Amino acid sequence: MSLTIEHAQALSEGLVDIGTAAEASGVSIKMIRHYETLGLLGNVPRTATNYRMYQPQHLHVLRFIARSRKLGFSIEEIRALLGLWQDRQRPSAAVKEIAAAHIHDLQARIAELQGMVDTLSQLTGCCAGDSRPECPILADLAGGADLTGGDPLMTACHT
Amino acid sequence: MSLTIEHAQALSEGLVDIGTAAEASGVSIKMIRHYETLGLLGNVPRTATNYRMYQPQHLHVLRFIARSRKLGFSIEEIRALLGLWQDRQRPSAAVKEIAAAHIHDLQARIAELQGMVDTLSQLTGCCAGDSRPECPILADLAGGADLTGGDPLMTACHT
DNA sequence: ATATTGTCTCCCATCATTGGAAGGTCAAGT
DNA sequence: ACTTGACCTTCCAATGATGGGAGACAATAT
Repeated sequence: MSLTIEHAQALSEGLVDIGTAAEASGVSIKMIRHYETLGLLGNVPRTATNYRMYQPQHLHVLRFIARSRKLGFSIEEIRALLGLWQDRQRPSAAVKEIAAAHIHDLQARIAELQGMVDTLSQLTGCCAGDSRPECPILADLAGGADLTGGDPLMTACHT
Repeated sequence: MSLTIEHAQALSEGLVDIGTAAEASGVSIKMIRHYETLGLLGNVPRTATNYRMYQPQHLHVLRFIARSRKLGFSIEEIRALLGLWQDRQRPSAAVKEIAAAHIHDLQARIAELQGMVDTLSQLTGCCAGDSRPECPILADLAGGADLTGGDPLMTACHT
């Protein structure tokens, strides 16, 4: 394909080095190299002196990764999405399926966290939060294994 | 305090081995040993043959940890809560402060995840999800740079 | 006596990201 | 020529909680 070229020549041809790529994509230099080792960037050209030189296409991939990470996709999901992105024949259903599964995961995590918030909110609502030692929060944590029947909090808290 | 004893003798004195402790507390054997190395269990007695033997007090702590973990507290938060739990003079305000800070963290994480869900839901709502290649999800991830040469107008979705 | 659990310690893997250090090479400005 | 800064590689570490496995020893049941 393309032979190795010199640094200045590559710059004049629109390629950028890793520092510029990091700045342009919002991905740190460390992570750019990391993603390359994960095979997400394909072949990255090098100069004769072994400098990585990035084409606009690589910057697009880096921005794609950054955006996907912000949406919580895992690396393996991103790998799949990148494959679909670069496949002009892909059915949009394949992409939608990944996204739907991810939404499902996210909602499960939200529900789990929300359950924690609900329980803790009840407990803190029942805790005087003063200098006295009585504390329904600790009472709940200490009695956690005995929560077989009812919530001891509800019997102890009459707010 | 107590010298090392034999296994059978310890059992007859009400101490239990790690397997029984795991079953009784809901904490895995692996994690029981891990929590011990983190200093959350204090001194755990050993038999002459180096078996860990747990007293009822240790089981209480393990249940406390298990319950706290279910509520999303970190190990360091649990360490603090355990300290307060075992301090009869603690002010409940100290406990409530930890719980309130934790609720704040949980809500921040929920908001972050919910933002992802909102964005992704909008995108999947715009995605036909059929055999055609046009996909607003990929178009968004690509940030308007579509390697497939697709029509940028396909990103438009007016739901 | 033996077979089967149970337990011991120690090491490694996850997941994504970041950091540092060591030991070089290279590009650009003075 | 020289300095400075950017880049190269490889290795190691840590996050946080959890799990898996190896190899050795102990307890129990047959």
